[in-house]
Amino acid sequence: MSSLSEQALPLYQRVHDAVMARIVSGDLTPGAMLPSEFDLAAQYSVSQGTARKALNKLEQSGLVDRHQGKGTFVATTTPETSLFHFFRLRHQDESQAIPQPFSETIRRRAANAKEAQVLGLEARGAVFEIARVRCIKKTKVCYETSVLNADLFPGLKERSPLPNALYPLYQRSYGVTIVRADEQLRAIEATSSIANMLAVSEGTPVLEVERRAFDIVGRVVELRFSFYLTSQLHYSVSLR
Amino acid sequence: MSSLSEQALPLYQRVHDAVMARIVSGDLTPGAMLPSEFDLAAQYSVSQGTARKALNKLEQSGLVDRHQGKGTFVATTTPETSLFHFFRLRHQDESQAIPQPFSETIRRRAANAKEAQVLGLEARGAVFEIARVRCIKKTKVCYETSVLNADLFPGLKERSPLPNALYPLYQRSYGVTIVRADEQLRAIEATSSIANMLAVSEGTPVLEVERRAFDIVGRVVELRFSFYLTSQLHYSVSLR
DNA sequence: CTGATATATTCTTATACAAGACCTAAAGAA
DNA sequence: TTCTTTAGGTCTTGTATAAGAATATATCAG
Repeated sequence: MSSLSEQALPLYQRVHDAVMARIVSGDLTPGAMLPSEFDLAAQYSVSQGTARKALNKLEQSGLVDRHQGKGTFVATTTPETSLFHFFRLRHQDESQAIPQPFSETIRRRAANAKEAQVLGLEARGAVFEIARVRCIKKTKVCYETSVLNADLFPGLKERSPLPNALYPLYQRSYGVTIVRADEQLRAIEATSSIANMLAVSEGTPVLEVERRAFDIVGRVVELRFSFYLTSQLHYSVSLR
Repeated sequence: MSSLSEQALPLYQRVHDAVMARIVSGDLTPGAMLPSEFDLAAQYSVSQGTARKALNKLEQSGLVDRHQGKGTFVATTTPETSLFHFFRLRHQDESQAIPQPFSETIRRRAANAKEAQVLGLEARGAVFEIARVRCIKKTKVCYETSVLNADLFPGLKERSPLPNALYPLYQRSYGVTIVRADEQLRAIEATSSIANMLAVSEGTPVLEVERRAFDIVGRVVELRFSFYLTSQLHYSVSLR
């Protein structure tokens, strides 16, 4: 019997919060099976239907996957899912464009004012900066820098070269699951440094994407700037 | 007692489908109150809990709004909601940027091959093309063209000048509710015609947004091209 | 190896009661 | 009288529970 002390909230909400806390704390890791509806009901002294409602709510928020006859499992954001969700680059036929790593540098440094504010760090807190140039069919199409709270990703620098998709790495190796990303998009002229990186002439139109990536508890864990060449590709989003 | 003939489907699913059909057909219009859980249960000879599950499912898909003590209502996509959802232009402080109409032309013409394919028309079917230039604080920031199936929007040309937000017009005057939009974004150089429209020099970087807008039954109802100047503004999206 | 069977899981349906919103009419004050 | 307040009733959705059906998987006999 666990603590469900918070009064005034509906029972199913308290069970929901309790289970969510276990997931967030890392007690239940991605892929792990949750207690069955009946077990959960017994643990928290509620009916199976109430436990069920709590689990349904977790499923709706995407935190768990449920399968009749099998059980309920902490959601594993598979590489595929993650790619499809946060890799928005597409070919003209809408098939997914997956840029391959070309160069990569990882630095540990102090956060600037904006980074500290966005990532919720104290002024000049330690961050990792990942800078990468990426290619499609030998052509450079993307330059991007990701800035992370260094405390959340110990030893990141030693893992170089990093995998193509970073979010599965965040999840598997650091227990940080990205569930949402807010982005600001602009069309800008390539600065001299960006033009150099991408081997185009200065002033070429470039799609700039400024991204804040959120984990399940709503923290911003990554601030990323991407610069795409979109003559053969486009950035695809869906509003609903 | 209505027809719930489709066998093999769960009861709540059949009720859900039946109510959805009434909404899609226009029998229940936005803002209208649905039968109560008990009435619905009686109509379809199921329990209140089953009718409830059907209504909950409709609520989850955003088709209806529910309020304890008041009732269930067909969702009204208010101008505000619509603006916040499909108007993605923001100022640097993330406050919403609402461009004001500057010029507008509406033409009725034959669809080109791409438009016919995207909108599901026969070759050279009739479409309306709405072309608009829009301003923020006297500065032109946006040129956009919307192409619509002319059959779905009779008399549209006579409604000029159109309101700033088109989707509420589609809904209120034509019963077409936009629920989703897929977009392709690119950074391009302003062509001479676009440069002229926006009063910038040819070659200026412009954010091109190609949008397909879907209604509740999944038809593409609008094909829109927008061209934004993003030196002072940005396009904001959220992936989740 | 195959097929029946047992078991554990989620899913469906139903019922009862609680809580919120709203209307109406009675009671009271100006 | 006229207006305001309040209490009650009624209609609505929300919460909690229970029992049986459907589905997946392991077990075991043949």
